[in-house]
Amino acid sequence: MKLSEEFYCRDDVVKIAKELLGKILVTNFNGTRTTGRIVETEAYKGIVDQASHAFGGRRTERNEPMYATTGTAYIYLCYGMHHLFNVVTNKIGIPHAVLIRALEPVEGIKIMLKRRGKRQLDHGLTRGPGNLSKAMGIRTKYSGEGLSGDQIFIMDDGLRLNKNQVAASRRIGVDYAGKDALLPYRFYIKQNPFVSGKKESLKF
DNA sequence: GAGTAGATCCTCT
DNA sequence: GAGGATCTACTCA
Repeated sequence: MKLSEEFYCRDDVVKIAKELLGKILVTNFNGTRTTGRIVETEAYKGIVDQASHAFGGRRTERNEPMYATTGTAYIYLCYGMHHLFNVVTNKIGIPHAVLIRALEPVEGIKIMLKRRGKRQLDHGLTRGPGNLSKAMGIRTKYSGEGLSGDQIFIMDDGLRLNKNQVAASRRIGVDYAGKDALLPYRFYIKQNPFVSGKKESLKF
């Protein structure tokens, strides 16, 4: 079943990021359906988080979806070529977001391979935020879409992870964020080959 | 295996 | 006009 508004509309974005692990991300564009299990996320804690686009209450046309209602997609282009997919959480006006960093492909693998220009399934297909967006067909034009619609949404298929299957570390690629770059806001499923980054992990 | 550079373009200053 | 929540390929060891 689809995740409810109550799931997204909570104060603790870090907890939501952790709970999104193991859920199924579904995209359904032009009747083409692809799905994947979320294996890596990062939390971005709104205006108090230097790594967030909304740090200090920054509000522009680009990050406007972050201030939108809970359960909205925030997608933007990074480094001129990568589309990054975020889930907006909490109430209207509070720009919390969870970045989906990696998926394990489930349905529509052939379509994902075609979108990526690959012939064979390998671990690089949906590993890393830029790659997964491309494989799922996610583009900036979908930024601001609600996750209660039919085009993009997240499902719970009943899978439950043990605590010892989940690891935390500092976030990737946010060295510019000062001490906030050190926060253990990245979560991933241990030993999953689709998780991006290096082997290093940080203990709580 | 580890480190580095280049790709590439929208957004904000 | 500069730089960015990245990825890949290539170098060197």
